[in-house]
Amino acid sequence: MDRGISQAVIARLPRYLRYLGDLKDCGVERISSQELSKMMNVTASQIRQDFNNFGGFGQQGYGYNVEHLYAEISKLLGLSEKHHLVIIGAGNLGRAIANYMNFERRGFLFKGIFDRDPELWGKKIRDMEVQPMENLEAFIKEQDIDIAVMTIPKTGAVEVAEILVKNGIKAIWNFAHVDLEVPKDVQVENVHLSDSLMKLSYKLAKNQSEI
Amino acid sequence: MDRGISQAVIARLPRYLRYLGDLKDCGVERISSQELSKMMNVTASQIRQDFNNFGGFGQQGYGYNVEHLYAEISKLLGLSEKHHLVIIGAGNLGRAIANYMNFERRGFLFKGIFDRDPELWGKKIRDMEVQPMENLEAFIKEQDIDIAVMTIPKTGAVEVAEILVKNGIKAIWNFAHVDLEVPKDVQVENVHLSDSLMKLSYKLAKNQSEI
DNA sequence: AAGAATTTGTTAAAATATAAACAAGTTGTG
DNA sequence: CACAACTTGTTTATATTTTAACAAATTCTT
Repeated sequence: MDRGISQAVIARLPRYLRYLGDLKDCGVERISSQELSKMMNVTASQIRQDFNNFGGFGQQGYGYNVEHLYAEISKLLGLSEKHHLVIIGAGNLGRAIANYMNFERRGFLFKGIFDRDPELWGKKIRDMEVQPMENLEAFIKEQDIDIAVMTIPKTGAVEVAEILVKNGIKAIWNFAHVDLEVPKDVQVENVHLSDSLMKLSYKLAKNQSEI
Repeated sequence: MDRGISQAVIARLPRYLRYLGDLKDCGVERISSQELSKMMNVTASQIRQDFNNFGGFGQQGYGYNVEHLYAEISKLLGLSEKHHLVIIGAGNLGRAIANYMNFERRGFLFKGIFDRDPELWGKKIRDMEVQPMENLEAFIKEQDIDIAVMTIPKTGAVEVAEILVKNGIKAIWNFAHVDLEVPKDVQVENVHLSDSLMKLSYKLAKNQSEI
């Protein structure tokens, strides 16, 4: 297992991609680490170090070709592949994500949505009927599902994760407020919204106590 | 400005709080850094260092009193204060957050929701009518709003942030996919969902290329 | 009650991440 | 074409974060 590239670097890639995309849209052809550094408010050194983890994308005296760099980072992030994803949990958050079309542009294709609540079965979300959990296992295999999005309460999340793992899911985008334990070849990315809000609350409280 | 406590430490606090809450619910009275370490899969040393940033919460030979530690971390995170929040953007995500009652339990009170789209004005979300953006400025002042949640597209986000800042908002929970520039006494916590999904995608791609 | 077993707070060491410095190559200019 | 201005990749230095180590204090056990 390549422990080579740190989490911190990976976490910065999407932001680079966003800025490069904007530059591309503005018709900018080339950019130096220094210019990018000013735009993004990070050091030019860090930018060069980060990019160099993945290969020499730039050229001395010239800088980086925006289009090329954008394409390379896209590829690194797995965005040149199509991904098939299912959403587990058809509550507000599940529906919000299902309806968030921007992911589709990046190759994340919404293939199905599931819920344990019979009231929701058959209801349409983006032309897709909410299915009972019983269908999940078969569906994953038939539809060649890549990524599972868990938008369910913490209760039951561990159990659902087990089902996902058992059926060969290799990536879980987890919005449930628990830490999932999965084999190490299964990737989990947590989005703990309440943690995020608490961080904000901390900064707010601290800031106010300093006045 | 106390730059004393690092972002990394703060980011870990909500997770500590969650585990301590679970322990409390199970009736556990005391816990040692070593036990917690095993539960949480972090080093005991880190736990002690983290807690000690804020004062001596523990006692040698005894460990930490769960209830007391829980209360202290709650206080640190600003959860002993009530917060009044408005949501800007009544799309799927805005509605999802408005409906997520768990925040209320923590003292984050949902006071109003706004949208620029006239179609949505007057529609009810959790017994609250969606208001036009024009009402925002007055509302913030009248209702003593603490925190603004921005669940709008990147277009217009910068402009809205300016309005918020101008009216004295000191904390923005930002789901718009742009970097906001605000005075440094205004706290911003970004939730860039697509960045998070890309990180997952990266790990997935990397993992598969290693097989 | 005495000694063994815990366990914290804290200091020291190791590991990691960030920033600066610079040689080597590229581009632009007169 | 030669020389100045850039700019990368990489090495070296600095800063930060994490882990280990341990003295001092507390609890448990016999």
